[in-house]
Amino acid sequence: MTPATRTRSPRGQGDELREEILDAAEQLLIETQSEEAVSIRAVADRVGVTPPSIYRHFADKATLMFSVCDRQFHRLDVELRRRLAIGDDPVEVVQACGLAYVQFGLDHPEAYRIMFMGHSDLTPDQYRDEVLSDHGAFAGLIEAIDVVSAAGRLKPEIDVHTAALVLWESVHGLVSLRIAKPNFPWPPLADHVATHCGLVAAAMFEPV
Amino acid sequence: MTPATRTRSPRGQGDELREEILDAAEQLLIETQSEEAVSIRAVADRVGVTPPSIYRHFADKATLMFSVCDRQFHRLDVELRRRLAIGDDPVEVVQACGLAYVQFGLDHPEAYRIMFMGHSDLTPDQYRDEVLSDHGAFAGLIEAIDVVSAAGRLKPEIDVHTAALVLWESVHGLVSLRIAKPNFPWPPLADHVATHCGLVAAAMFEPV
DNA sequence: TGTACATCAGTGAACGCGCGTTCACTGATGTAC
DNA sequence: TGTACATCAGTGAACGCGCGTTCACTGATGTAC
Repeated sequence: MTPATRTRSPRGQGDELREEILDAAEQLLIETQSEEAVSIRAVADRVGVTPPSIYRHFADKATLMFSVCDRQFHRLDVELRRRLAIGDDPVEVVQACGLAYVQFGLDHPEAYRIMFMGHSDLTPDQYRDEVLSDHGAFAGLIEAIDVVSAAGRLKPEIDVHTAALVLWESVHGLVSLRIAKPNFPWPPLADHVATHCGLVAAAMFEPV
Repeated sequence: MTPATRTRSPRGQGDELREEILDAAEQLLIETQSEEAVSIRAVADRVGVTPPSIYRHFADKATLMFSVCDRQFHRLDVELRRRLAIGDDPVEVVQACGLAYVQFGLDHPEAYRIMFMGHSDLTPDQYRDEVLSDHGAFAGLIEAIDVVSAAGRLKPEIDVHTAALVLWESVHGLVSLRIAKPNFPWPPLADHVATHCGLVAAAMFEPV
């Protein structure tokens, strides 16, 4: 939308521009694959607005960036919960979640970088590390393992929290390395995830 | 060393300054915990020299940064090979290597970030992703698994390369998340690594 | 032994850049009387 | 119904910043004759 066609929002509806800003920033992030390329100016340009008007909707750049990622991660959350609901073999559910998680990371590498590979001290307060354990994708993971546990398929010597942690770390390792080192000779994605998750699952879940 | 006390290197010995630059950059990286804080100017200041003189020794900033990291990773390589040489129970050796790797990452978080968590397209040619598979820490890891395999302790359905990949990804996940999310409620380090590696090892190694 | 010279490590000054953010403002909108 | 007014979304211009890098140079060192 160009400056000419943009109409200024009436009083109560500043949220419209807010959404457009989020859309533009997300688009730029996807196009450029670079957090640094998504400057306040670039976003403003894309929306068809001047830079200062961004500040009416976001406190600062970090808040904007995290809001963009937050929105994307909500979509991951939805994806994961869809897979949880299938509820076939719980171990297969975990595998399916692992694949969805990896796929999400590779589809949104910059968002994934910002959320899980960036500097913690640049994170706005509402996205502090501590919050991770209670909300979002990690909470979904705990639920998934809970289901496995309830079905009596978690090895008795392993508690749910530990299992969730190991799974998260392990899958995060896979996806973050594939993001950071795209030219490394990786196996084909599906094989890679299946082997990786299969191995880890074998260590903590009981076979049927 | 201040500009006043620095004496200019005689003809053949430009390497002296080169080392000082590497030292200063490494120091700054450790002190500031921030790659961005290590600017060419900051390094030059620390050494007691003007910015342009850095360029007599390093092609550009990226090359300087990777040279710093390279030096640090050689030390990790040494550490890992020391543990390989112990050669007790090969599974224990792998665990010891895992711990050393994690410890290294936490001790040199910025170097670890640059080498394994940064943008691949900012990497100078001599550190391309492809090279990783043949050299350095990953090669050491393959050797460690080779020893396990030679001792007949690798599960028959798992090949050495796959095992190395899963282990690397998995341990990288642990260390990179602890670097990126220092305020997450992590378990104590030693427990964390032992549990994590124990689980993964259980999946791919035969018990005694 | 003395002098002219080539070498080259390091300098000083500047280049052009794009960034996040602030500030006083404008002017269309909706409201109160 | 008409007018004066308050609101507040968005503007224009500028702030100060530090960055990587380039360029023509200086001047101490070692060498050749």
